[in-house]
Amino acid sequence: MELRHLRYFIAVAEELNFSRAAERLHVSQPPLSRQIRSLEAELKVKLLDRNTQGVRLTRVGHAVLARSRKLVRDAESLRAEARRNREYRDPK
Amino acid sequence: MELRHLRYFIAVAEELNFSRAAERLHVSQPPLSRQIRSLEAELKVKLLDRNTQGVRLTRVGHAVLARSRKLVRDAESLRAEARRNREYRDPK
DNA sequence: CGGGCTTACGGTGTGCGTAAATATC
DNA sequence: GATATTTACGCACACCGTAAGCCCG
Repeated sequence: MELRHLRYFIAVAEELNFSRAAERLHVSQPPLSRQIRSLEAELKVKLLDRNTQGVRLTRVGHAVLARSRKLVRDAESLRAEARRNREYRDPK
Repeated sequence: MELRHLRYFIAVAEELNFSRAAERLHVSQPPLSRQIRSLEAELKVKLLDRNTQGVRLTRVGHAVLARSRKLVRDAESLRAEARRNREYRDPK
């Protein structure tokens, strides 16, 4: 599992539509679809219901979505803080 | 930035030695060294002091280490919870 | 010289894109 | 038949491992 999987999943969960999520991520649908499936496979959980006319989150999907958002936010925050401290290079 | 970068960094930070960290991760030193460098490049921060006789964390390195540990723990926790809820498949 | 990190250099796996297939309306 | 996701297929990039290079004791 990598952050990429979570970023992709969040996009689909928010758009509830693979096509729009793919646009937003600047990738095409097939890779997006595969990454979601691979995430579901690793977690051994179905995250989305691909029923007719649109996509819906499963119950577990909702829980994973919340945690994914937090993780990705925290990753952003890590990056931001690291860069913010750029000037504090060890004074040797 | 992916979780792999953080996992690698944590291993080096804990071992303070690329060789031992590589063993522990079941990869060889060169890939490990490159991933750390690429993380430093992305964050625009030096995380480690590779001075003679061993590796030391920079000040920023310590901060990033703490956040990395939390992130990786949270990722583990996400995976664990998802699997735990495996049985709660949507009752349709 | 010896231990340990980095650079060089190929090989391979994994993600990506285009195109075809499938499904539901 | 139109829209939307998935499968097929080939390619390219990025990670990996082996081997050579450096650096500091």
